[in-house]
Amino acid sequence: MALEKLGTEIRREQIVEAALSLIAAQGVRRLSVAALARRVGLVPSALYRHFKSKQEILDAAVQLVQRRGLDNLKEVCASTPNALERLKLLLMRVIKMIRELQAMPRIVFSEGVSADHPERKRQAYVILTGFLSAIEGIMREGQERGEVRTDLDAKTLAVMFWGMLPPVVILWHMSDGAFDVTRQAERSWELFSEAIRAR
Amino acid sequence: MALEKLGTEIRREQIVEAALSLIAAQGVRRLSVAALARRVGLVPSALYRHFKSKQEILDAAVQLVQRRGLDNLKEVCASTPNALERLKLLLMRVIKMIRELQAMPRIVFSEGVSADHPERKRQAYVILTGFLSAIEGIMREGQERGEVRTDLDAKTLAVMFWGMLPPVVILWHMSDGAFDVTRQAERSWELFSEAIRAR
DNA sequence: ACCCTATGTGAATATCTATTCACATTTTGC
DNA sequence: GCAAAATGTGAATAGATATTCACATAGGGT
Repeated sequence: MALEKLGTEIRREQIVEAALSLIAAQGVRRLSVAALARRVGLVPSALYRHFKSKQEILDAAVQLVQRRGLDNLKEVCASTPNALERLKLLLMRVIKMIRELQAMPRIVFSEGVSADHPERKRQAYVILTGFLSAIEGIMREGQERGEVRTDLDAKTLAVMFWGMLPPVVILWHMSDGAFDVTRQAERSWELFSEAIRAR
Repeated sequence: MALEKLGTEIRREQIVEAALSLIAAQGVRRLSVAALARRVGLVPSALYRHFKSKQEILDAAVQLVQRRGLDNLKEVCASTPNALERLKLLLMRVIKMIRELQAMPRIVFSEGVSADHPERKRQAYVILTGFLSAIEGIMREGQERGEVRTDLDAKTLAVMFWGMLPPVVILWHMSDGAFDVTRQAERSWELFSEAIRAR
């Protein structure tokens, strides 16, 4: 018996937060409606009052993570016009986010969320390429402003910038948080920024 | 009814190859004993004559992938003493492997295989860090031979080298093979090698 | 206060999956 | 050739999971 009845807005939030929390602890694969309900303090069937299906819950969790990612991007671009500064800030923001919102890496890398359904996969691809386009935009601006080398392909650079994250994320997870993501990110950034800085 | 009875060695091979094939097509999560059996041309219960459990089949598949990865590493180190040459060869080898053995990226990134079981996760970590150590070793040799800058941390470089792969892999998968992994890998390598080459 | 809607419950259901088990058949070794 | 072992089958089982459904209750609006 739930302690009280709550409106659907509040419950939906609780459910999504519970999902993120459980995903962080156990991964997407082991996320069950039963565990979710327990976490929120309801019975499993109650969740269907607020979401049509388990997949809808997952979708909502993905969107939340995505929104936070985009927020980071916006804040970073608003804080400085310098391309390299932006990129560094963004990198550090994302690293921070990985540490705090631990479900994020699991969601991003999980095939349970997107990769086994054509439409969702396409959507995820659109989101990812959108992110890469934004990075690419920063690179181009940097090139126009004389901050970034112009003899390098901005798109390639965007992908490489992104490439600083997965190894860090994976090692962090596999080592149960023992791997020093911040240091690795900083060092990677140093080398990368030195390599792409205009001369 | 199977066309013929085959010894366990042959069947085991067939089953593991079937696993890799299905994982490539559908991912680890959707790999079922029933689909595996169908693929091999047996009934599901027959698989238990050759493997104790589904997890054992998965473990065997992981080991196969791993072995091929190590083979690549050995061959590369045997083919040239030059560190940067080795690394480039290795990168291209892995890219080739990704294209041919499509199950590999799915296995590597899947939490269905390792991340939700402490012992397996640790094992995967040991394997991964072993791979990174080998790369690190190549970097150090390169530094000793005057091929690679000595002012950079070999460990960091190893992780960054590895970082060239995941974005490529992910984009390749999400775009259903449309993303040009080879070109991205080559460009990444050019920038990376230029950045770390001794001056 | 009353009625309707929103929310929660508990039981049932359907589906899927991995695995066991008893029987059948083929293969191997003596 | 015979017996034992290896391999394959089909039915059954157990477990887990997502979801539906009918009933109950709380909350909000009139």
